Amino acid sequence: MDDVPPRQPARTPPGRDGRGRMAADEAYARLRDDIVKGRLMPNERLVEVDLAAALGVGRTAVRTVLARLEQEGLVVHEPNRGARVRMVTEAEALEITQARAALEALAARHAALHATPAEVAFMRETLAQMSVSLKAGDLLAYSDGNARLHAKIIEASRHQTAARLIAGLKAQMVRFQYRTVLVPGRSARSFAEHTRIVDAIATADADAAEAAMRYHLSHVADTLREMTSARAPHRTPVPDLVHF
Amino acid sequence: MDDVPPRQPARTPPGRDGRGRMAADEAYARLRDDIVKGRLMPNERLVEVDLAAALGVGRTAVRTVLARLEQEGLVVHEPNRGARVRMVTEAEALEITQARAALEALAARHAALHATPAEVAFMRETLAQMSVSLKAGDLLAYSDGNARLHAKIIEASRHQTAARLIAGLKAQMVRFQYRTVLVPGRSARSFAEHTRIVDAIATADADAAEAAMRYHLSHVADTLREMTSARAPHRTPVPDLVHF
DNA sequence: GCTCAAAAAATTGTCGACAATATGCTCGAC
DNA sequence: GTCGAGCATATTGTCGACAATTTTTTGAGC
Repeated sequence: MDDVPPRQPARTPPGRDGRGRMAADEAYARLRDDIVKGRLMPNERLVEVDLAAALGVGRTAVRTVLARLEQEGLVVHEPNRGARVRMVTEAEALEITQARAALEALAARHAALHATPAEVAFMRETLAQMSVSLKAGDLLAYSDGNARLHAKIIEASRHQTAARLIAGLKAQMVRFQYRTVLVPGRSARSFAEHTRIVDAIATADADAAEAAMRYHLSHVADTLREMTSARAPHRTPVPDLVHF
Repeated sequence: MDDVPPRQPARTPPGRDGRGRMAADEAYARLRDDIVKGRLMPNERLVEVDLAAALGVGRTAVRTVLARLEQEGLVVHEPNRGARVRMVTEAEALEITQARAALEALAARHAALHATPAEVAFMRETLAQMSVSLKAGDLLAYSDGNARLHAKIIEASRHQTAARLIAGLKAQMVRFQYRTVLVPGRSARSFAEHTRIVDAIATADADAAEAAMRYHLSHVADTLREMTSARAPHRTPVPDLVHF
């Protein structure tokens, strides 16, 4: 349990990096990315001095970074016992998805109220691309379009608070991705649901947009719940795309 | 602008406080309370060395505390320019309320699914107390009961994620409290709405509970929106109770 | 008297060192 | 052989000092 690679030799020269950028911010971005992208495993211990060496900053900076990440919900920190990458249980993942759904429904409502014609056009275009990907059976591309569409809706909502909260929830979920795309017939229904959402936004029908998003996301949550409860105690073979 | 009281002489003896409690956590709780309870004004500068002296800890601890509070959305921090108490605009307050509403609706749904008989009994009791307060015209007591009821619903939901997010949003709002109670007839309708919510929870009707909470909170948000837009540029004379 | 540049002060960013605490290990008792 | 007490190690918590940056003040020139 102690065969850690002999500590990478400080990827940045101790002074500073590219430009006047602060060391702590750089370290924060790097460590956050390492967690979110899965390079650090859940429950893995985060020893301050090791991180300091690896990130090329002092221990104080690391400490600040860890405090931020803890508040963000990406690491847990027991007093005098150090920090670990937070382990998100399946039950928690479901909760996070539900909370995200509630906030995305809010975002859809506000998108209907505030979306510009250009934004609506972008949504329709993305929808068209998704349709192509779907017919071609390219589920990866479909999921990409899916993500772009949801991101655009959030942007169009002009709702900073919802956007901020959703982003935070998303970060905690990256490790937990289910292959709802693979549920038979799910993608086709998903596409229809997305079309309804965009239609509602295009016609500035706030109630319809919120309802359509809620309807869509309730299906996603249901699928997720079935998957987690139906699946036996053994772990998922290959975690894959979450398909909102 | 520099007539700060001459710096209180470290309320805690430098060593430690009551028991093995950590200095940083104590400092965090204290400073957070100072912000949330309004003892520190919005936009007020938070100079690290001053806080360190006032809280009886070193500057490093203060720095960690500020990082946490920034992530929590209670302070803003510009690089090399220090931290300030975050100023929440009226538009932001409305956004926060909307997000909170979306999450409380989710909580109500889950409360309907998970509330114990004891919790339902507590809700009914609280409702009865609110009725008494309402008839007596004691809006302060009514608002207290209101807060207790909402807290109980969130607790009964067993939804950690929603609870966490709502708590965070609430903290940012403490300074921004409107007197929706004073809107004529609002309280009576509010009471009816609350009754419907509890009824739905008691009968384990998740859809009804969520819908009732959504209906209730949409009225709150509407009232809030009217108040902020209708009011002239001059500030509210007396910020008062938010009335969910 | 006003403007702008340079020095001075204030404040933040960073680091290494020391103290406090938890963890792991050794070794004797049974 | 197992258990527990005491010691050694590893790691975190805290602090003060120095460097870097921003803000304020000073003062010379017009």
